[in-house]
Amino acid sequence: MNTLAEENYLKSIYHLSLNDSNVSTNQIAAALNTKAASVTDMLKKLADKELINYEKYQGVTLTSSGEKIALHIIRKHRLWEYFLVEKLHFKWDEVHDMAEEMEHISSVELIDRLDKFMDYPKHDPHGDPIPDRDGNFKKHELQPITALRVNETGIISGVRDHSTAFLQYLEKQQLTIGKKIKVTEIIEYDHSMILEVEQTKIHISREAAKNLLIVI
Amino acid sequence: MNTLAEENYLKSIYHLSLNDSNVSTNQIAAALNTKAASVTDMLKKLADKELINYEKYQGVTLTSSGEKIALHIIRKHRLWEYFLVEKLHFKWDEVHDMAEEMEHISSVELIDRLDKFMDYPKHDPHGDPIPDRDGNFKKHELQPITALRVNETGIISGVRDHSTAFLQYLEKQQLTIGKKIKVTEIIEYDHSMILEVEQTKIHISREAAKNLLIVI
DNA sequence: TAATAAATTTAGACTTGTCTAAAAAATTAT
DNA sequence: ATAATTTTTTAGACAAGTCTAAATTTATTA
Ligand SMILES: [Mn+2]
Ligand SMILES: [Mn+2]
Ligand SMILES: [Mn+2]
Ligand SMILES: [Mn+2]
Repeated sequence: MNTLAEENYLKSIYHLSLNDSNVSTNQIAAALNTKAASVTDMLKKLADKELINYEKYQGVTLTSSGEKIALHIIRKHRLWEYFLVEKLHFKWDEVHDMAEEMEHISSVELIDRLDKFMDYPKHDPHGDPIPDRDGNFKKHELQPITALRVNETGIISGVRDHSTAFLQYLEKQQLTIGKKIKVTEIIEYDHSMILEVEQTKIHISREAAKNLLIVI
Repeated sequence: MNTLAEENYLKSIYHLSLNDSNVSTNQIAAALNTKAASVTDMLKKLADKELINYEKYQGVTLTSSGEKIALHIIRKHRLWEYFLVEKLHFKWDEVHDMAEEMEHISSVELIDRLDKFMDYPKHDPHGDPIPDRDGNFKKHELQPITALRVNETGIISGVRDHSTAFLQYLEKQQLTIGKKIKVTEIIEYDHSMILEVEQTKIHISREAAKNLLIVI
């Protein structure tokens, strides 16, 4: 169907599109750890296949068939991550690299049965939504906890930074998906926050706070 | 580590070695659906990596590190097949192609946890033994049912032909792994056999009988 | 054993995906 | 508005894996 490289490009373009509707060559190169010249080559191939809209120097957007493929890869990635955590008991910071490989397993029937086997989970271990077989998912509105004021509460529902370091840090602080938090103090000086989670107070930097997402 | 192509070559060489200790270029080409010239190119690469013993025109054998890799791929293939049948309820004739892709997922930790999750199965859905993490497995002595005489019994434990057509045929006849069979008659004329399986009589050709394996 | 056939290797080419270096276009700063 | 900088594309090269056609080696047959 599509090559592994093509799938990775489409997925990256999709993720980058969430921030900037038009995605640049350099952004893709940075995301895929490759060089701009290589990206240009691939963009031509993807444009020939009508998976992206591409005009020289103008950046790219996904076509609807390109987006459909990207969402299917993301569906597979997130379902496998869920499997690894819920069935094989990996930690949430250990599963991403394995899922990067598993997302390219091609069988649609396999992924639909995996979905059923796990009872149709709606979110992956990092709180990201899992598209259904038609590519649909409900994007719940997440906000960084920096949006909260003192005494306001929220439920941890996602992360903006998926790095191992950040995920491990959060786990050690008990700041995991589903926990209810309350802001008890915001330090004027550096905008760091003191949170209350299950009766304990936790002090986190503004940097961390920006990457921890909640629903109110 | 090793490329997908290298892994497929090593696996093929391993399987072919079970019949002829020395494996020829043409045998590999036939097994991998490729051309002899391509095989020669790859054999040089594998020999450089000391995964095979290769001398021009003389055929190849696996080195012990080549065999170790091959057995690890086979372990992954068979564990994923078991997963697909036991957990996702695919039929035994549907899983091979999916496992051909999944066997290349690299994480050792993943496959060890999958093994544990399924409670360390010893055989895949086709009766083939699953090597443990060190590559060890017990090869039970299987015989084609043509080795049986009238009134002798055996337990179906494997197949020599893994084709979809044969697997589907066997399933339709209830001739599945674990069933106890008794030979009630051998037809002189064409050496076809009449078997008794769970009180029903089944007539199978010599061709089929040669590919159906039992333990006595 | 010499001729013929079969198996294997070599030579040269092609595709995919990548790279570096240089050229061209677009953006930003003066 | 021109110059300097950044971004993007082009040109040419390379590695992996494959192919066809031709050459070479090995095996078979007469
Ligand atoms: Mn991930
Ligand atoms: Mn995730
Ligand atoms: Mn198989
Ligand atoms: Mn099998």
